[in-house]
Amino acid sequence: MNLKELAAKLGLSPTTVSRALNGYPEVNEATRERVVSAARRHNYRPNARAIRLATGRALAVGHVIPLDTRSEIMNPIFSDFIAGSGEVYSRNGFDMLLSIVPDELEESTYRDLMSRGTVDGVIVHAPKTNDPRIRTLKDLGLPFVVHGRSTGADLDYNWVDVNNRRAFQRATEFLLDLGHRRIALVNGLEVMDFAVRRRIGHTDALHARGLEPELRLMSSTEMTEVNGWRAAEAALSQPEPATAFLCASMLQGMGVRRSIEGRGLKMGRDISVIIFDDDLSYLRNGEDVPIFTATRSSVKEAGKLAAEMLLAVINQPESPPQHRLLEAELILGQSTGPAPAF
Amino acid sequence: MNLKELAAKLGLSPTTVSRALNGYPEVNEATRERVVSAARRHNYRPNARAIRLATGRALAVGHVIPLDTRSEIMNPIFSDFIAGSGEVYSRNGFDMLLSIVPDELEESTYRDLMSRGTVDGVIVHAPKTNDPRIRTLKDLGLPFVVHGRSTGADLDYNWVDVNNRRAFQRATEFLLDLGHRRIALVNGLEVMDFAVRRRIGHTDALHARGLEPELRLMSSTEMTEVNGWRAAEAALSQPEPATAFLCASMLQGMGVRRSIEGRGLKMGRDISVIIFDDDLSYLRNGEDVPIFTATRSSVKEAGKLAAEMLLAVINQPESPPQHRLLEAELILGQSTGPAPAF
DNA sequence: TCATCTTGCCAAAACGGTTTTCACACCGGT
DNA sequence: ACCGGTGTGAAAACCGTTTTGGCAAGATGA
Repeated sequence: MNLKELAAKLGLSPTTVSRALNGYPEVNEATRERVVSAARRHNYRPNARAIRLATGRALAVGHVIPLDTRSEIMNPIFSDFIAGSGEVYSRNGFDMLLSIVPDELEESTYRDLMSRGTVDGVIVHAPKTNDPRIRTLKDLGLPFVVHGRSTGADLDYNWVDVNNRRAFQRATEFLLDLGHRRIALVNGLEVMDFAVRRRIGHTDALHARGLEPELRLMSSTEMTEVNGWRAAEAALSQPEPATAFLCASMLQGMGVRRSIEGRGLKMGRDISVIIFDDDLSYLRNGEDVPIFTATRSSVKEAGKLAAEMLLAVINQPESPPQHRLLEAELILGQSTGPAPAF
Repeated sequence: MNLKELAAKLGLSPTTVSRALNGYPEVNEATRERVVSAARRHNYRPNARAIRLATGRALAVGHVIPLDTRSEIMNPIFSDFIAGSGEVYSRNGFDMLLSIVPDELEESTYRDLMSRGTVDGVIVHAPKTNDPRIRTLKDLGLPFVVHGRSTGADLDYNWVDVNNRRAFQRATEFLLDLGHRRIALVNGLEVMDFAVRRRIGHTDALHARGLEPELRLMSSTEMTEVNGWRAAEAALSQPEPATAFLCASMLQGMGVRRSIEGRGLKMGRDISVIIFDDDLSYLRNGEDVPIFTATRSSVKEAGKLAAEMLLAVINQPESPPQHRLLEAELILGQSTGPAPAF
């Protein structure tokens, strides 16, 4: 059943039917009723392809997920992020398009999405420092929102981000207050912008107390359990081993815990651990009582906010760049305690 | 730059240009060259919206992810699955559309996708026993492939699945051979079809050795770390505690390990653990040496196969239903050993 | 009373491609 | 000279909407 057929059945022109259904004022209220009920009765759904062509809008937004071809690691936060944003899209009648592309094809993917008109805007995931995508997208004129920020980009752009620097600064201060002096940083890959910010927050806190960050206690890897374990093994087998760990993710934290317990030590008593908790739906940090002390910020919420921002930008392309900085909360779990006396 | 403009620039009709670019035979090879190079030079990309309308194809497939509104848990395997399928789509010029919808809206989502013509087919995720979606999709005539199977559906349909029954049967046999007699099953939610099959595999293996499955050692929950820990706590604090665990996922296995180590026991020596390993990119089971003994089957590979099957079905709608049953491999890790002597 | 607005509707033209139909030139064979 | 096939390209129809530009009838105002 298409518009023309429906119009014929009603003895009206397609124009009037279209207007009636889309709430235009120039149609008699009685007629509108008649049209709406007939549409419902015949189960009429306007063809999305035709609408898109006629209106020149894609009614869709793209999420381009870069896939590092070497590591092949999907960012595990990604599914929660789109769970948050997907809801916003469907509420607004937008489709969510996903492209998983190898790193090096990402720019051409944007160009393609733009010139073929498949999307009205995109979300940029996992920005690196000095990320070239921002420039590209600005030049293309494709509306976009970055999840995170990119240090070094001298342009202004839309973003939603967590205050990563502050979160790690606070976490470090917390450990220092507990008496820890040898704090290992188990960071994410520091090509990623968020990881750099986290390291800065950490070292800032150390400096503020007159301490020098120790390179031997810092690692920067992909945020997996195994890498967390490795980092902990390294930091714990030194002559002056770490007494506390600051981890960029729950998975790394779990790896650190494995290392601690594998040595017959007890997390929270012998060694303290703080993680950054993205509040992933399938990786909850305990239920009633948190397992890990953590700086927490929901990535699903970030997805929701980013999607809302993007839709706003699409509707108001000339509006000035928008920013949203979320603060992570510091929640107390069982994984931290006073530094053991020597 | 659109087709008409390009044609004008070349002094040709839009028809000829279209044909030249789409490889139709009735155009002079010299003309084609001229057209193709001009298209490249002017960076011409056909408008996807127009193509879709003209051809009546959506050039897109949908992945509808049901979101249980109570638990709000995203299935963690999902991101790897689409990493696999996404690659296939983009290689074939298809878009991947994601809808995250509350359980109860799922059917209407399919109806909508179909009647508005936004997709040419869909992948059905996380089938339950007797899943009503299969009937719905058959009736709608929308091509689909199920990731998994649905016991009880008397219709034939396209699916890609792992031999879950066999995997758990083999794992159980392996533990029995090691001398274990009290094996705890830490299963997924048994509304899910795959979980039922796994339980059957497990109990089949027990029966074959003349053993009765013990309900007190079986749990069926969402596959999270915390739930794994809980199940282990329960199974280990019984008067006759379990000596081995069979877990439906890596995360549950990690929870079980936490419980074991929290009791000062050692996994692999005191208590054996086997997991089902989906080979998730961000949850690798160790690197060189697997941490867990596991039945492994790559969910990313399954995504790839499902996508290929779906595209085939879309191109050949009248073909008979296709099936693909993958076998999980049993890999030996450090988490299993002979049952401790009493 | 006549010009001017509203109101409610319609026909036709977009949107940007594909596909079908048709015209024409050229060629070889009779 | 006629005919049929073939290679090449143009013109027109079509996909299913929205949008633009009328237009008749009735209401309003001077």
